[in-house]
Amino acid sequence: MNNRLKELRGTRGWSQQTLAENLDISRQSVIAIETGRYDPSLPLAFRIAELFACRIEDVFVSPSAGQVAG
Amino acid sequence: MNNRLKELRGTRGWSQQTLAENLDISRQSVIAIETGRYDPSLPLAFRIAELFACRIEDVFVSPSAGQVAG
DNA sequence: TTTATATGTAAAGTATCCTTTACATCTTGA
DNA sequence: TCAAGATGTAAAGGATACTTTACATATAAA
Repeated sequence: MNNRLKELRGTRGWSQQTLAENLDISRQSVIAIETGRYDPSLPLAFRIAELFACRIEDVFVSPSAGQVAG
Repeated sequence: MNNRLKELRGTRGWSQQTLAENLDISRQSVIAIETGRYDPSLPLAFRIAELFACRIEDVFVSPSAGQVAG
């Protein structure tokens, strides 16, 4: 699932380490999510959205989003 | 994490089995999520929100939602 | 009573998420 | 050159999500 985590982190000028501390997760988890190795759990997705004061749908993009028939 | 899955399912008049088939998961997963035994993965949370044509935040309620200081 | 539908618990196994540790590369600056 | 910060890969282990199967209870209908 695509996401804008790296972009959002950039707007704050945060390193991966700083973001990890703000989310109370490891730096490896930040890397894994940013590089698309895996998706966060739902509770973590909520913490991420809350941290950046936006909706989950504004951070993560469902594979089926925006699809049209055909 | 609290959720309104059972309530939303009720508005459609669907059994757990029918919901499971619509989400392409097992009935046990539906039960586990409805009864709060565990949270869905983020991709499944997206599928649930899409099925009911609403936002993830309209189905699942973050533990920290609506909290005020004190 | 028997049958069918709906809901729930339990347990065992697989898949995914997340952590810790270690190591590699690149950039910046003393 | 050397040190430090930022980003990335890899691997092993623990935690959580999800599946399958089996069994229990309740309700409704023949």
